[in-house]
Amino acid sequence: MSKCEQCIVRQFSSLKALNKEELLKMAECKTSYIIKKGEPIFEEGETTNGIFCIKDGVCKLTKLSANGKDQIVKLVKPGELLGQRSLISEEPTNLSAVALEDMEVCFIPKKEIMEFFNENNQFSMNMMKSVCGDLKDADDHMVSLAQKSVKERLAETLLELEDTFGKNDDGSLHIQLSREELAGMIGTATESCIRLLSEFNKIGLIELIGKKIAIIDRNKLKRMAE
Amino acid sequence: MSKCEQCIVRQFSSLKALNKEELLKMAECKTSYIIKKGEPIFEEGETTNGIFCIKDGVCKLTKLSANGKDQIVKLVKPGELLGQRSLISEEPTNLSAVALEDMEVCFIPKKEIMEFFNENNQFSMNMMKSVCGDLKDADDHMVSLAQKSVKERLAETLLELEDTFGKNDDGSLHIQLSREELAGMIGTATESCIRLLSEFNKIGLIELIGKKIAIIDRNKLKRMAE
DNA sequence: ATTAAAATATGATAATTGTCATACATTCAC
DNA sequence: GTGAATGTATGACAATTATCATATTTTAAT
Repeated sequence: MSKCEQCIVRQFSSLKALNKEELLKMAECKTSYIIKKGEPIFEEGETTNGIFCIKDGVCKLTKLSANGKDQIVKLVKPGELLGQRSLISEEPTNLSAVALEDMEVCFIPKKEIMEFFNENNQFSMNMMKSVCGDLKDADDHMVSLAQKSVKERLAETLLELEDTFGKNDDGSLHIQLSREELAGMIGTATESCIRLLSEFNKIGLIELIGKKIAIIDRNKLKRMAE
Repeated sequence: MSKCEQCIVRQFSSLKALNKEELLKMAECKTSYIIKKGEPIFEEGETTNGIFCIKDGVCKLTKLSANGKDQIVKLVKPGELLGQRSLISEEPTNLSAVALEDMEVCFIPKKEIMEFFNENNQFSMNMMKSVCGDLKDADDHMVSLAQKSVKERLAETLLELEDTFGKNDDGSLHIQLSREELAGMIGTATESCIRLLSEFNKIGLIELIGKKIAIIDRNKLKRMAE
């Protein structure tokens, strides 16, 4: 059983408040999983009874809308936690989590998390800050969806993706999303997304390298995002 | 100075976890305000250094978008708290709060709130649950904005407004929003909102009584919202 | 390697939504 | 009470976006 104490990613989440003793307790109760690209970690409506800590790989949080399309609400990366919202609310999850890459995650049962809440005030504060950060992001995202055009949202999203996940040697976005997934992030039809990517390509804002996307003119793209 | 102990609305918020002693402390440090309809409680970018408890009246939380329109992110009613997000994140507010009706609010300084966090675990848990509830609502709202048509969103919003704020004797929605504000909730142009209201009126879903709106056919409206 | 399936791309067209103009009604200040 | 300002309403039109059809390319399975 690997030791949480030596796990680097915990430094990036609320878990960084845990002391040696608590980390030992966590190491004993946790379960590690390998999730293959495309597989779910949990699905909308499930009761998870614990939280997941992402050690490696990125996943998408999606919600199925009435028209059958998956809306991507957030991308989650190594160091972040998953499932806090429903654990704290004591409700089934309102979102599905699906791996965009091969992933390594650890599951920590609800019982231990609740004990940390009760005994470690800094942990509680960290968790609260993290949820508040998500809420701020969600509010910003809402305004963008409500008030910006699809073109503006695409430009904005491409910039965010580069900022958050970086780029490969050839300049293309490191995070690999299908056109359908990208459309699901900006809230539009897949064809509209593809069409706008073509347009951005033609006017030299981006370059399409196969399915990959490279940002060429960051400043123009920024102006386009308003 | 009025006693928080006897204040009914605190029962509806995280504050219900506070004990007698803490309520006395709060009563001593709090400031009460009367806010007139249309006046702000705080504005985007301000640092509030505390939270507000709404005793009476409803307010809107808005965010100004790049195109100059105000997007309404949430309506907040008596019993709810205001400003927790930015207090916990230790950031300026990302939203403005403006009174939709004459309001009575109490301001509780950051210092005392932080002491409650440190000494009262149930209070922390309540606050966390409340923020998590907001996050779930925001996610739902996001999906609705991204995937539903303006018509569907209008239908959905009218139903929510009746459910949350009730109706007057004449059947009209109790909460008074201008067409511009309603448009700001569903994320559309004021004219589009007005046009759809007219259409809903013509086909007997709603009735327009001056500026007020009464829901006539709840079931059809529900089907329209999908 | 060959074929089927899935993803990407593009055109044509329709539906939705925004913008601008204008009219009418209501509210408010004086 | 009168006029200005604001809010509501509607038409005309343009822009945006979705949908359906159909290539083309890429990926996966056998």
